[in-house]
Amino acid sequence: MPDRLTVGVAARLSRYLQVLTQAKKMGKDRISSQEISDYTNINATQIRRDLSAFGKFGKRGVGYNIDSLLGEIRKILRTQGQHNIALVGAGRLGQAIASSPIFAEHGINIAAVFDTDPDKVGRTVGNVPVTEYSRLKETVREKNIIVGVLAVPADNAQQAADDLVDAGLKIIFNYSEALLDVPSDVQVHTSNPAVELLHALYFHLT
Amino acid sequence: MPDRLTVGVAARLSRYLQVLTQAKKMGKDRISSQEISDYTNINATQIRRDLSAFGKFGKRGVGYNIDSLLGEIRKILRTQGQHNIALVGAGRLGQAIASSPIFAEHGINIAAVFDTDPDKVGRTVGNVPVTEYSRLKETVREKNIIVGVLAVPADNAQQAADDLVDAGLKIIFNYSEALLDVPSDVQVHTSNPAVELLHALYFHLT
DNA sequence: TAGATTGTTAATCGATTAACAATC
DNA sequence: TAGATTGTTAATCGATTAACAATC
Repeated sequence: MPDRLTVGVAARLSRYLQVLTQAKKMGKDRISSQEISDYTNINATQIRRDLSAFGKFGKRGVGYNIDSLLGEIRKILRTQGQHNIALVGAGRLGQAIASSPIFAEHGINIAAVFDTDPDKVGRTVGNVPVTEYSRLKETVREKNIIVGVLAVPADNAQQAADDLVDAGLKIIFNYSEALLDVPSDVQVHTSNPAVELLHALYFHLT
Repeated sequence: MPDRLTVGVAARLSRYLQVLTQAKKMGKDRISSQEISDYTNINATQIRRDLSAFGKFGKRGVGYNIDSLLGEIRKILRTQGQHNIALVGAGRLGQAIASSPIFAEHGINIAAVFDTDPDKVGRTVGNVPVTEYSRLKETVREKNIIVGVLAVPADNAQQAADDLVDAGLKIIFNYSEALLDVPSDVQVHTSNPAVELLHALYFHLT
């Protein structure tokens, strides 16, 4: 068992977790490496290899038990607890993110939603009341928030990122198209549907 | 110059395209491999290596001219033309996607938006009128649409995917958390903020 | 000229894949 | 037993990185 996962392994294990979670919701009890491969486009041998580095979780001729594999991967990724995140921006995108069950399914709790628009403050999005943006810093501390998700227009993204950094957050998810300048100890993950699309198109066109 | 790009190279070139597009919007003329690296977390040597496989686009001591590099990468990825995509689902997420400038910036045109809700049909989201879902197949043909984007609840995602496949589409972007079963010649790209978050958290917690 | 940054080489490491014995 | 699928080996390929001469 490796001491610390490589970036690639951690990324793949997270994807297995998502497939297992959904497969369980669909009522399945067990799954083969080939089935996981079909959903993730990760080679089946690679999947078995990734898993067998941590133990013998499968049964030959049968596959993997979904519940037990979920538990094992959560143990490896240490994501068994609850994690609090903050959402900045209660517009359409923010509302869509807050309403999605996908975070809750993985133990991620949207603990606060911020917006500068006074009309939105006090309303709830996805069961969370919108907090005045000016209270960001204190709320992040009070609620033990460790990740900030930016769902604001590109023009406001850098300012919001600066404020999240000022509040002490080290992980920012950026759903705007803006490029963000942050200190080197802060990780920015930018979600970019257009980029993925261009990349998919290349293989379609050639 | 390679005949056909590997998946990795095409993915990275798409990301450079995004950074260059945004840097240009910020008023920059030129950029160094180190700056691109800061925004993408892709190693600077790797970036220079990727680019130099296709020509000598940079100037030593200076960096890369953004306009000319944009043109070169578009040529390599063959994404200079306009591409039409269809959006299924005119709810909050669909509206957020349709309103984002990110697709237009890369020559991707949302040519049609579909929804089953009669109240939404005829309204516009992001300048595109919502079309009755039952007209999906004929519209896909008429408008020469090659990519389908699913912004529907998980419970409807498989049905919508089946209908997109039936209409002849070979690339589907899935913004729901559902797992989709499709024929093997259809590519599904699932966007998964929670998965990325779990993966980012691992490195934060260890 | 001095400083910066590219283009390129060489070495290493991780990902990918085929193949197959083990075994459920 | 027959069929299926894991766990593992071995070979190959691409990604990563450091280093540095070339040159703007």
